[in-house]
Amino acid sequence: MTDRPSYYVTTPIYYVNDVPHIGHAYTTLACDMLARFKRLDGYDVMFLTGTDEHGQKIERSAEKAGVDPQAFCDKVSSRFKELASAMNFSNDQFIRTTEDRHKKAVQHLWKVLEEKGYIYEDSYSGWYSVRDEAFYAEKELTEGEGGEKLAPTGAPVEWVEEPSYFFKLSAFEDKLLELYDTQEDFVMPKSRLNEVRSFVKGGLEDLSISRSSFKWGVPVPGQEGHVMYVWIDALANYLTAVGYPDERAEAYKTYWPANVHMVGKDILRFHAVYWPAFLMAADLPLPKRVFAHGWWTNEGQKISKSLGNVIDPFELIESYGLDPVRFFLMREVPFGNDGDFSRKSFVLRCNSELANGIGNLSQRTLSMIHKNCDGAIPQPAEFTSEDSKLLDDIAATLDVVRSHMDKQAFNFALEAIWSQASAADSYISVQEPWKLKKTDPERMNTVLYVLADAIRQIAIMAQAIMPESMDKLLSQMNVVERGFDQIGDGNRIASGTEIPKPEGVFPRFELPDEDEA
RNA sequence: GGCCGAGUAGCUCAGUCGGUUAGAGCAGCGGAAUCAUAAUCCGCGUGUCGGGGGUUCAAGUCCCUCCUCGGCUACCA
Repeated sequence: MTDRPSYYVTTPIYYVNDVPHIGHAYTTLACDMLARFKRLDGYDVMFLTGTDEHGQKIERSAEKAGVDPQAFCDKVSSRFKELASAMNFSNDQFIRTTEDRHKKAVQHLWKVLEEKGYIYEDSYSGWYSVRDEAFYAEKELTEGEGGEKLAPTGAPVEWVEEPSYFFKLSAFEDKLLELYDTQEDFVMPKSRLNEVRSFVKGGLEDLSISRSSFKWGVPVPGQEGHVMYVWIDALANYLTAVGYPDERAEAYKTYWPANVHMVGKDILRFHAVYWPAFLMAADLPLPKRVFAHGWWTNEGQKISKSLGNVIDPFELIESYGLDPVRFFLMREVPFGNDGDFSRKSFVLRCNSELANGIGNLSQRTLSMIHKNCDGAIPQPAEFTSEDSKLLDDIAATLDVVRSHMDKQAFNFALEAIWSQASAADSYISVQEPWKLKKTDPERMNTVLYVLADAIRQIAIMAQAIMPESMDKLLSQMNVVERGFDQIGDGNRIASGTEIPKPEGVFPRFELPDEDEA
């Protein structure tokens, strides 16, 4: 336990029936940026991601692949770990629902819910599609050619009935509505809160939470033949990772309740309705926020496996390098909205803000220092009001960035940082250090010193989104202390530190041919 | 069908409690500069604020209506 404030951020656990794609990378990246930012800001951070490995689909996929389900999960799960490594994610843990600790946690949670009277046995029936592994309502069904019932997806359905345990979700309608009313930022963006609220207002049915038709899941305690069905299993991972059911565990006491559960908009309901209901039922504290982000389209087209236009994050990193990809994903779109990934906007964005922006700013500055100041950070004279204004504005930006980050407004956070890089470029034009070289070398030294410190602070703030590149840049300037406590006038860059001949941090990309798009 | 939201410059969007000539970034055009990855800086935006009607001294900003687009409308994650 430390006296630092704690911060717990989670991604959903990813279902191993799918290989990692841009959507997974995007969700986790958002969390990574947040986690890194909070660490730099002095927080004791817990950042969790992982994989969801149970269910009939997995059982079947494994069977098809001719391996046992665990081996199947091991393989796909490792692919997600590779993504985390390729994307330079700083997750503190990678949880898997097939781990023993998780099974124990979930079974304990189940027992608690049962003891408190929120679980009962009944039977579950409905039109079921094996192919989709989903139930459908009568009205959703269509008639096939032979008069057989078909799911909206076109898959055949059959009427099935099986014993199942239910969770009394219906008992939480009022409490949930109260939660949404009293804690308005429990679900963000706001428009999503409205959807969730109206969903709950429409009435809640109890939730089927076990299955006896397949085996690949966490066994229901004391009930031979039943395994837990999705949500209790999947959602409880957030508790498992911090030591639940040991509520006296150090990690639990430090991190629970979570600050942010980051989710795609497709699984918002489960996080914003079921999850708080489970926790209320178990008398556990509720997370502070569930944030639902949007989807990417590819060159304006909806992404789908059948269209074959899935964006492979590994491939993107291969073509453009990691940090430009990270930057683009967080910078391009107001977080929460859907966004379009196009090569053209990617190249334009990266060229204008990375290569021509912060990249060029640091290159021109460091190169002037290298050439004109004996290769070392110069000694400044007294600052003019323009010098102070530039540096003070940059320092003041940290608070602006903080407030955006606390609202998961990542694009605005980045915009705020980048506006300072642009201010530094304007400052150079006004000061014209290349002229001062002959007319007033002392003043030139001061200007270059101010610029070096401006870049130092900007780079420190930009570490959360581009850790590798900013590390390179800060290393070029021999800046060792890189936390946000270094922002401001108490910790200026040290004069006299030698700097090597600067190397560009961000390459410029070629625009794709117009006809291709 | 029901509920919710959006429609503002070529593109992406800001516009808080209605109040002076409706803003930003990108793209485009013009100029300056030459330290730098031909990067940078400065200047330039009359756009029926989706259409129509209404309230008001005053509406992008409130009300009504219509059009278009999107989201949600439960047990695949």
